[in-house]
Amino acid sequence: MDESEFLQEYDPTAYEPLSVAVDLVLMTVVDGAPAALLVRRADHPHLGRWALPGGFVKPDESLDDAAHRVLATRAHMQGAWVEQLYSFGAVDRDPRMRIVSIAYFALLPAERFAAALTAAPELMLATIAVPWAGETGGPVEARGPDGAALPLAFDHADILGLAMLRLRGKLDYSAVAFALLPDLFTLRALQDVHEAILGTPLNKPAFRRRMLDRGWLEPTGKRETGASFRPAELFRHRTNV
Amino acid sequence: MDESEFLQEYDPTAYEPLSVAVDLVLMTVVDGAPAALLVRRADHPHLGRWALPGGFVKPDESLDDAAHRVLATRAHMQGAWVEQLYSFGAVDRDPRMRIVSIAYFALLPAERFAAALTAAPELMLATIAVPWAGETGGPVEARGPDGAALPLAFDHADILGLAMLRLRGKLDYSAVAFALLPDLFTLRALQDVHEAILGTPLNKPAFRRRMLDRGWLEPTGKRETGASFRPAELFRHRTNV
DNA sequence: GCAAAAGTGTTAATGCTACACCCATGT
DNA sequence: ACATGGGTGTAGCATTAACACTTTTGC
Repeated sequence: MDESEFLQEYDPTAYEPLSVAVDLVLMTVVDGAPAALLVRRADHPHLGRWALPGGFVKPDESLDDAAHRVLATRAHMQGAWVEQLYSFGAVDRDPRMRIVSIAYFALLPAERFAAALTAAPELMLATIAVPWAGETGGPVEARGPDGAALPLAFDHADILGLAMLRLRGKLDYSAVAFALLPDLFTLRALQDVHEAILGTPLNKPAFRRRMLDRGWLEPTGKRETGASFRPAELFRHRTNV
Repeated sequence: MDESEFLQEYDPTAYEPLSVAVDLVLMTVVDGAPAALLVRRADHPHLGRWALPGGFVKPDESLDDAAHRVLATRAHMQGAWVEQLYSFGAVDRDPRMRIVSIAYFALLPAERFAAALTAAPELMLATIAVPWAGETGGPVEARGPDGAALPLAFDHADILGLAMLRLRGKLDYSAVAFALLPDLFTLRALQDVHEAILGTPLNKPAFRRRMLDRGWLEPTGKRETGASFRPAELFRHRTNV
């Protein structure tokens, strides 16, 4: 029996299939605090609770494709930095049936959320409160604009917590911070993003020099407008390194 | 309709399910080089090629449970450091059908492979050759004991490559190196593991002090035996920090 | 005593922190 | 002129890299 004969006789149903979904941790930084996009559940289970935008993976699309589809159709956004985070597969994580969920995070600057939030009333941009420090990790809390805690659906508090931990870890050596900023940004804005994600204040001159020495920033010569004080220089992220 | 009524009427087949598997990158360090356990495929597709030990996830077991089951039944080992690596979900990664694979890595000291290798003739401990440097990543090559390149099945060269990249990244700030060593080990053995994974020589006094200052090592007062020169002190990994 | 590898001390370089200060802009 | 935040210089501290050196064992 050669390979093509084998494939013709092969019976895929011999192995019990599972449902596979992707969940998107779509994050940004607003007013010095990390935030994530949540969807109010309109159905059972966990009706009324807040969930990450997600969807089932179709047989003819890759995991990455599914993540981008969810970004476009559920979150009404595009052009995000998308990166796989972790896969969650506890047997009872969904009461309906067995679902394995591949969590992705997607990063965008805060301005990009405005259109989606007005277009889709079930969406909300929730502030993320991190109750742990350092490397420990664990679930986080989501808060509405009034500061009230939002009840989260399924294991999504854990997924959000892992996303925050990973974001903190990658901040120093990867370009994730730039995905949370517009094309042109000031060093102060970059520092604000770092401080929001790390949850600690940073020393201004040290941060400045570290960023400039790294060679990832391209000075544009342009300056910000509208400030009632000395306008800061605008930088761009240099992608070709 | 309340939640329990909803769940009774819910039809899981409304969403097309996929096959979900785990693949294990079971690694160690032998003679100063990284190595991984491979299985010679006895069936189509990719008959005769070398694959990572893997298996389908059952409906009543978590992803982590499946990884441990594969470790015991396919690799004939146990007690490894097991950690999720990444999920691979390209549509055509398996010619039989759509399979989403959750890759795990599992780490064990080299001595622990001997029994499994004699018990299961389809297994082989292959040396991993890393053709890239630094942060770039990419597929790696597997070589048999004679140095000949082994043809790898599916996308397993990519999975192995990602495992090497992740291992390099985690070496400095996590305890993965100790998972590759027996309970008692010398500082030289620890340095050999680091050098094998990083692929670069390290400065001896600097490495020594860095490790000791970190506080993760517990001196035992015992010394290695059988050396024809000054015996080195044996250390233990301190787990309670 | 000799070879081989363990283990230590000293110095130089580097990077980071903290603080003080100057600069440019709008009101 | 002044308030405000942008931007820079310098000194001190801690961490790391490099080299030379001493110590301990088996043969």
